[in-house]
Amino acid sequence: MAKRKETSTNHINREKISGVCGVAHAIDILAGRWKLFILYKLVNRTLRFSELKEHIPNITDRMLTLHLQELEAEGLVSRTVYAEVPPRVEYSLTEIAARLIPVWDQLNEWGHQHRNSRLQR
Amino acid sequence: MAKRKETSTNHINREKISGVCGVAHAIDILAGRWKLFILYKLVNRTLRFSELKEHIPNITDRMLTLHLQELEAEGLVSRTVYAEVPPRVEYSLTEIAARLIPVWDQLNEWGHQHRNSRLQR
DNA sequence: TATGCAACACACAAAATTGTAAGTAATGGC
DNA sequence: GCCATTACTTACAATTTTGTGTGTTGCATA
Repeated sequence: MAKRKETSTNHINREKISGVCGVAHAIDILAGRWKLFILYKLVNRTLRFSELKEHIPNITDRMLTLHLQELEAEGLVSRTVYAEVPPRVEYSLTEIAARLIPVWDQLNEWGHQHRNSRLQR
Repeated sequence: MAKRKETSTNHINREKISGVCGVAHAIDILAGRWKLFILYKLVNRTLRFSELKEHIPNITDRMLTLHLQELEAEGLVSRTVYAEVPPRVEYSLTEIAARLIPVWDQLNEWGHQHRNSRLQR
């Protein structure tokens, strides 16, 4: 999550695969532990750092910060800083992140189907 | 990938999140480095271990084995062993994995859109 | 002057994933 | 007997992700 070693085989494989396949690329940038949770909370509303923290049980400052930074770097979340003390920073979805929402619905249904199918064993 | 420590905070958070959210669950089981590649290669056909290896550049025996085992454990891939020597093992998609395909198409398009939008910076 | 707040940063540790480099088993052909 | 073949396994190392705990900043209020 922090810095990645750009010469590692791992990194090279990652780039090569998600450079070719859109699905792999999408999953790659959505796969952090808390990322979907964060994005989901931001659907249709803007929240500040502390509000996200309240909405997401068990997340720590550090994890929220890291994931928000990556989401911002990937252009999925926009960050607005207000020059106040104590600081106020607001996060919201970008346009391209919002375009994910209809896909989510289907993936969500598939996920539930899959989970249910496993419970029957 | 090997064994996970079931008492770790990480593991508990994973379970809690993907137990509630279908998307998180889906992404969780699809997020291995080579998983999508493997699944993609199996669409509409059955392949044996060595064929998969040929189709997927740079993958190692170990990675292919591990990912196939997880995919099988998640019910996305079915494994058929033929009692021959040298061994022959064939892999194919399960019905629930096949249900992913239409979702892939959309996620794929989103992934490409997102990647292109990044290139313009 | 001391304290609290919000949104981080930093150092470090633990856990999980990925990669590398060896084996291994059973059998048919030489 | 010796070797080649296929689908793995094992031991280990490197990398990446996640978690824990503490420190920082600048201003307002007590």
